[in-house]
Amino acid sequence: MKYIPTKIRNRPYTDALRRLKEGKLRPTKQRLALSKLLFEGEDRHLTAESLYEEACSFGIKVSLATVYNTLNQFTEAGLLREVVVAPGRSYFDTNTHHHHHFYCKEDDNLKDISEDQISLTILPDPPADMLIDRVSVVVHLKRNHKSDDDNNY
Amino acid sequence: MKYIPTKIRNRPYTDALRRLKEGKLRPTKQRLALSKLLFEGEDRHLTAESLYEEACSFGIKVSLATVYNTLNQFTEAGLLREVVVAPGRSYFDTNTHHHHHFYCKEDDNLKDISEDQISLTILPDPPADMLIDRVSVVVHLKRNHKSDDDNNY
DNA sequence: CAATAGAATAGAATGATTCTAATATATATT
DNA sequence: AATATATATTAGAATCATTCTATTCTATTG
Repeated sequence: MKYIPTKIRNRPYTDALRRLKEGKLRPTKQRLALSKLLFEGEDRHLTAESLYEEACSFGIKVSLATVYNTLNQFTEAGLLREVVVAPGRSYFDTNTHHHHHFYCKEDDNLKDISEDQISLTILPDPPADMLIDRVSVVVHLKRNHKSDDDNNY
Repeated sequence: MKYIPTKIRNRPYTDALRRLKEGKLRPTKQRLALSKLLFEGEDRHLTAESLYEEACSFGIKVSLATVYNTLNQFTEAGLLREVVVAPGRSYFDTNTHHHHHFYCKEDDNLKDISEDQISLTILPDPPADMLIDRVSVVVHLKRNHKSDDDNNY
């Protein structure tokens, strides 16, 4: 079982509530519960489906549609960031700081790369009347099947 | 109407055929026709649906499933590159050279950035037993609604 | 030119996500 | 505190992109 510091255990909804207020979202039972799952503990990468299952397993009464709504609203409000790595694989990232990702398709695994570990210079100006919103760097990985290759020679 | 050089007009399938051979794919009627649409002329970004519609409008008898198959096979064979920019928006890019993209969600528009216009240094090593396959940089743009904002002040 | 391996096809199936219309709940108003 | 209202939640239907399936067709091989 995961260790949760006393401080957090004793005021279980203050942080979740603060975030909802931050996003001007009504603190409903479902949003509070999902917010708690999302933001309590370490940064996470999750899909709507995975959060839905997690919520169910904790006995939270919520529908998949509400999980989708909530994730989209949280993203809209800047509480989450959406990461698109492969077709039909959309993740929500609780780390909203500017950062990047390693992604391995084979094991469908995402890993953060902090901003200061990538240096990036973009020379071309954005097209007229456009501003740069954000820059997403995805470093696609493949397994190093060293032995397989070696055995062919 | 688009100008097509005489050279290409006169030998319409030589290039398409060459590419199919390159990918060890049988030169069927559909593949040849799609290859022609894809690679004749400038570099393009397209979806399965858009290529399907284009083919239909040219009177090419092909099914959507075959367009999907063909795009996937071409990508597999290295004749195309898949670009993922937003959930449920997967593009195929006829430019297979290493390069990056501007993407504007509002008008769902992709624009190339050539490799030499972005300088990138990735400090962290990939996780153990992993190699870097490729690095995808997407510069997300938003419209600069300058006048709208100004009018509020 | 017949045999066969591979490809194309229509339509069904899937999977992720969004929509709909009914019901329930949170906040504002009295 | 009771009521009004605006907003959320819900189950299930609908949608969209994509893949699968089983059949028919076609390019290559002998």
